[in-house]
Amino acid sequence: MSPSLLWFRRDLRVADHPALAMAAENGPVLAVFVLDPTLVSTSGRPRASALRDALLALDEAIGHRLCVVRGDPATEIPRLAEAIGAGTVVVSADHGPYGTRRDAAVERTLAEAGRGFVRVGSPYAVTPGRVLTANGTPYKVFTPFRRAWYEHGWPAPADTGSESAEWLDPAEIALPEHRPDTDRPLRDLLRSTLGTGDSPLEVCESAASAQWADFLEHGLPGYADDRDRPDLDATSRLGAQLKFGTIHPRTILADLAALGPTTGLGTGLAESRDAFASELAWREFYADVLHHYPSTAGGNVDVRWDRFPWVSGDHADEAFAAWRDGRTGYPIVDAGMRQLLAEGWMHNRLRMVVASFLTKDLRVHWRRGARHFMDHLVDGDLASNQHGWQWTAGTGTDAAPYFRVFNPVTQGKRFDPEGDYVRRWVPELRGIAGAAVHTPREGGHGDYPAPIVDHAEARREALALYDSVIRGA
DNA sequence: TTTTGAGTTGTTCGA
DNA sequence: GTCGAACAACTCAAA
Repeated sequence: MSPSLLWFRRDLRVADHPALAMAAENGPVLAVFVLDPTLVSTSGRPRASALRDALLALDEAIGHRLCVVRGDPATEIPRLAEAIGAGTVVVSADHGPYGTRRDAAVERTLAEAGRGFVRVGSPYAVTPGRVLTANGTPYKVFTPFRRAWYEHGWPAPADTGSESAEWLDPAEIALPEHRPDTDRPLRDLLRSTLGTGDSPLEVCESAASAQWADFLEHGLPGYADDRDRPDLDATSRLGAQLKFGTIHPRTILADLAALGPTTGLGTGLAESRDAFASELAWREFYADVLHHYPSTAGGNVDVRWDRFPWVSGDHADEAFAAWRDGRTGYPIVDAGMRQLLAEGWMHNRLRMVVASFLTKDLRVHWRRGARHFMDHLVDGDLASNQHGWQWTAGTGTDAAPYFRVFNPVTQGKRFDPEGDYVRRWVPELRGIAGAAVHTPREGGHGDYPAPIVDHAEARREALALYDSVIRGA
């Protein structure tokens, strides 16, 4: 049997891996990861560090047989395939705009040499493009998508393709006879390409499994009640693991289903299970939207917004810098932005609050905020990030009603009721007890910077401008 | 084809 | 302090 080449991308695990199973079934396998300069340069330090560690862990998990090369995949993959005489290159499908183009180019080059390119599985429970309305058109509204997505269903982890799909023993994967030598130790290559900094989160298959098991036992029961509370540790933080594929959403959904029928669960747990599954559905929805409309990675879903008067010039630069550095004068916004810079992560509630503030209060283009998030989030995912921003900005799927403008003070008081979260990230406010921390100047703490905009006034202006966009004025 | 129901995550105002 | 109504009109999805 001729060897095949397994090209890892966003599927850095061994368990429940249909592409790996298929490759291994057909003979010797060379496992490859390509450090693509185009992707590395847009990754941001936290994700680069996480990728480095995930690759080291994957290499160890497959008996130090991972072949990592640096370069353009359109050159490197065909070159390696030729070096080992691979008949086929196997991948988990990628549906992003860049990945789709890249894979098409690789597939063409391979075909010219008579080699196959096979896509098996994807990083989603339901492959983007599979869930369609009765008319055969993509969904543009989340709720109907979620219903159809549930009804579509997904394979259980155990039947993802073949007998050997589950818990494949990496030691049993044969290597091709002429395995290309890598020119230097993997750790050095990864550190020189992806940096030496600490990753904000341990991203690898074993950490992902442990993290999910821990959340399932301890976090899920309170999820419905506490998930919006940034002062508590009430979310799963699995985003980064899903982004790199160190755990597959199918695995998570199977464990949720295994909790049993809703009637057997307490109402709290049943509600929490639905809420958590919904978050996965959002991830799949946005991947589906991006798959169907690749231009929305940078352009407005609702093109009427193309004429919205975002601010520009020095004024925009100053407003953006104040937002980015966490000195807007609104404690909950400043706390969130500082957490992002310090931790490479921000609570989802605050992602909405700060995104609303940048786009509605400061009227800076959502794309600029989205870029900043991608530069700093360890879990930064193009589809979820760009569409989450568009949702908040009002330019996206199911455009926000014009009246939905987050009030940063109200949001702070509601979701950080004791003020603990603000004090954790804004040390200069630690002298203020309780929820008063959300309105420092009311308590005579005049040393905290004044709000850079008056929210009530900014809200009125944003609503008026929204009106002009919708009416085409 | 037409009709109908609904749309993650909010805020403000007035009773 | 709490609660319900108002905030518009449109698009989407399904019957």
